[in-house]
Amino acid sequence: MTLQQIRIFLAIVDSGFNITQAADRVHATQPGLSKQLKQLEDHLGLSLVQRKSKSLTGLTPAGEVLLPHARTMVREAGNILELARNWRGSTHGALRIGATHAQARYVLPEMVQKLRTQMPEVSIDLRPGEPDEILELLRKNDIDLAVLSHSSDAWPDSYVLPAYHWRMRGLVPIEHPLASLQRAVKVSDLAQYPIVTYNSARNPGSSLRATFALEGIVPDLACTTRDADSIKAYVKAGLGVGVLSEMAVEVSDYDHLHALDLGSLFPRYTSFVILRRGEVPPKFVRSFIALLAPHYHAHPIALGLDRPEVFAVQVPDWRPAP
Amino acid sequence: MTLQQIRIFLAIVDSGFNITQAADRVHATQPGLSKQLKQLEDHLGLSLVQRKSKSLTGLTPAGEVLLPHARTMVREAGNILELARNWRGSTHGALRIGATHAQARYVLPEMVQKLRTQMPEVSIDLRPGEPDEILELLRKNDIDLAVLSHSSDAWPDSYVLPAYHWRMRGLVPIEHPLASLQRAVKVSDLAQYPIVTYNSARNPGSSLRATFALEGIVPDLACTTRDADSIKAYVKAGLGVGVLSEMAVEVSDYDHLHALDLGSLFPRYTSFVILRRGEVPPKFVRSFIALLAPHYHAHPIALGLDRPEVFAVQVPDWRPAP
DNA sequence: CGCGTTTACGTCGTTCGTAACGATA
DNA sequence: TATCGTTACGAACGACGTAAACGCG
Repeated sequence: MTLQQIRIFLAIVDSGFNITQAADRVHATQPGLSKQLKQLEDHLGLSLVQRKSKSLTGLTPAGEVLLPHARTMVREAGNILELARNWRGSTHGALRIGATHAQARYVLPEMVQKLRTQMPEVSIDLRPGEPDEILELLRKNDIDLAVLSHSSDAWPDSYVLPAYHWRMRGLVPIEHPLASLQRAVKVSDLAQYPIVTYNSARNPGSSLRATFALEGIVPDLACTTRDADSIKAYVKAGLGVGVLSEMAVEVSDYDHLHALDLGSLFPRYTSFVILRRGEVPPKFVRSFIALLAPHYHAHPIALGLDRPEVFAVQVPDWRPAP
Repeated sequence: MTLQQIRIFLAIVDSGFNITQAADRVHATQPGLSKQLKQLEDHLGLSLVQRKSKSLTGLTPAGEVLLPHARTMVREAGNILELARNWRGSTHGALRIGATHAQARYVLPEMVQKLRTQMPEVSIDLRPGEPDEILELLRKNDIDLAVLSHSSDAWPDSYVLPAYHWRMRGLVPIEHPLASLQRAVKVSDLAQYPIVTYNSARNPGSSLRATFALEGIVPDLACTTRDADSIKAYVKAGLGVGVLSEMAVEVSDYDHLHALDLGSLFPRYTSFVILRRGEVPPKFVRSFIALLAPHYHAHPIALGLDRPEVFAVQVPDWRPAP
């Protein structure tokens, strides 16, 4: 039994049992893979894949049983290589980040900039998307880490690190009555105006609806959109009061807009970094996490990841870049 | 990087950095290993072992870091082979059991007999010993499973399955006054006589001392010994009241001895089966466990062992063979 | 026929064994 | 000088690529 044979087995499984396709995935020829698979099978004394005359249709029950062990085996092989790379201090490669729009647009630029300063050889591949798309990319090993604004439902083998807490803020034109309010904003104040916020607020379980419901009010959603840039534009156009994440509020916005503290009205949210569990991340991934969530600096994200518990660290609040 | 290279690396580590010795462990020649280790090292781009001119002294820090990953890698390789063997239903091999004397002498004979009936090709290698010796054998992969009468301090990577609960019993000659006692035995009854029991009772924290201490009594240990056979002999010789595990009481003893129920006086003990965590045991090991602790019949001892929790099963009380 | 797998065959690389050398106590 | 690791060299095996055959839709 060879490590290579196991790799080939997994490549075939992951290519949907198409040996030809699996062949270029491992940069080899199709007959080679065919033969190696066969050799593995008779070494083990059983067939791993179902064969319908001359095409592979799926795993045999035995293959199903062996698959996870094969996976951790090649995963560890990868970890060994990765750790060796890290040890030598190599900082080459491409950092592939999956992130929601809010993260990619408002949070990550600062970190990306800093990382590039630290490690100029690292190229950064940023992939915005919806949380479930991003998690799927992460699962398929198409990205190195995910940055999401909510915990979402990460699958069992993900590795979830809380990065920072954040709050919702209100946004109104500077001449708006709420801008000159001398006391803390209340729900009843907001309810006077149409609301401009994220699409997710239409969701019956959204925290915005919940907050309003506490006062027995149904919010007047003037307009909802996917990204904070649009929200700002509509607020500027006078459509109503914007409700968006504090990360999205930039200094340049204060030229035309006034930000309201809604911290006491809405719950505290948390942004997360998500990794594949059990996989040693490349050095630049660890460096990136150190920038985004420095409170893990002393924690063993680096090595092993064997212990899945979320570390008992103090997660900081969001802090805008200076 | 080859699976074989990793195996060789581990063999060298496990032979105390003696390549010559490692060579026969993997049934190969010494120069071969030397070369493979070197190849692995320059493939990884770092040295794994400390070299003092021309002898190996220990691991480098990098080697230290990689070692656990190397271990799980070859462990999974072994698991794959083992699962394949199981799948083919192979029941060959030697079942190596480490057990305390009480287990080996009174409990296991029945199970061994049944296993041999089921799987005549399996040869059984029974190794009696002290709990810590046995656990060490288990750790070093010199036995397949351990059967102990107490939980003891299994090391972190052991896999502990409670097998059955048991009680202490008293043993007296048939003509002894306690034999004709018409009520339940009390500590004060026992205290009337010298006690014959296990060496462990001399231990200040022993449950026998604790039980007596509740009544403010210090037991008169007439004689302590390592195995129950000796206890019986001394009881027959009239040295005192025997206190021993119920498994040690056999029907043939009733010719000359009378057994006392001490269930309410002493705590409930538990016997355990201990395995190496993360390792798929051979089929005959699983069959053996099924005989010794049938309550695990539906539980996935067989596969993976990835989830280390002790299953929430009802552990039965000890039941003598019919 | 196109698609995909298997079989056949040749070559190159790699592993592993034997033998000799080197270094250390 | 005994012990252990490294180097040198050769043989054999095995992996992998090319080419061709085979089955199925």
